[in-house]
Amino acid sequence: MTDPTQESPKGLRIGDVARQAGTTPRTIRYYEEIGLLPAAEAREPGAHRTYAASDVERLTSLLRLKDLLGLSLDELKDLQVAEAARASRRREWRKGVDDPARRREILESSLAYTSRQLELVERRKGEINALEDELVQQEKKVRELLDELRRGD
Amino acid sequence: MTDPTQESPKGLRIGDVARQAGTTPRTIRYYEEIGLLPAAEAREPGAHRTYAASDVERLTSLLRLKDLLGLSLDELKDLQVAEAARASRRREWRKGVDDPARRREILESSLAYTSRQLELVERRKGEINALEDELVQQEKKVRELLDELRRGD
DNA sequence: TTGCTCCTCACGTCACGTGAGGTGGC
DNA sequence: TTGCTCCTCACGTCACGTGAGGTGGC
Repeated sequence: MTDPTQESPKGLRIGDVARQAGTTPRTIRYYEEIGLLPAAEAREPGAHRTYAASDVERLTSLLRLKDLLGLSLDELKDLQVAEAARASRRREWRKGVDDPARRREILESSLAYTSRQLELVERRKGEINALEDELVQQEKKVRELLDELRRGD
Repeated sequence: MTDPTQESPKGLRIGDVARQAGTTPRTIRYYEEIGLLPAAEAREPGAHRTYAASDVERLTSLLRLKDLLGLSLDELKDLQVAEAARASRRREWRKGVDDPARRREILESSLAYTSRQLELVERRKGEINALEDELVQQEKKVRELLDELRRGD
């Protein structure tokens, strides 16, 4: 009856978040344990964890940076992906913060995080392209040898 | 006096190979242990391992596929990187194998391995580009907000 | 001969996987 | 009420890191 893809008033369950982010509940608990994801506020011991859609975005972003850039969880912490990834913060901030100096400060730190991530992405792109070039060269050489064979050497 | 970058008649030492491939001796020993790298032929127990330049190439290739494509060591085994990576084999083969059918067989399997690797590389490129797009979008949005602030909202 | 690198256990670590046994919400 | 998912230990695993104690080649 209830649609599990829809965010209920109680929020998403850990299994839903894991599925949407393409991982497992265990990973989410582990990230919470080491402080990479925030622990649900004021959860009674043994009670279920509840999440919002923004948590899915955050987790997805973390996993992509980890897998595609090969970062360790410690490096992800250093990157403070939080600021750049969490749209919810930005939305909340749009209404709440009135001091222009403070607004600017938040925006510029967000920009710094994003730039740092883009740097890493560009480096990776370069590495991947180098690998691709090498493989294409290999393929070309082998094709030439095959052509020689066909022409009877 | 002796140049360690030059391959002596005795071959390279494990530390040289590790340095050139950007890894550690422990990793090389571990790869040998699980059968990802061939054990040096007929080594007396306790004796030093010796390597050729082609082993450096092979290891470098393995590490790149692992790091850039995020493959596990089991997946690397499945890929049978050996065939595609080891130029030594191909060189050896150039002189030795006379049967055209056999030559062709070797070449085509080599081609298949390379193609499989290229497939994985293309997929990764797509993922990286998607990540890049997203980050660029984020950056653009934040810049626009900053511009608004500067113009006094 | 003196160092440096090598060797083989073997235990530690990171990032989870995988049950074991039990409680809680549709 | 019945399942399914959740909870917390806690041990296992993968891919090495890191000494411990000892031997071997420039």
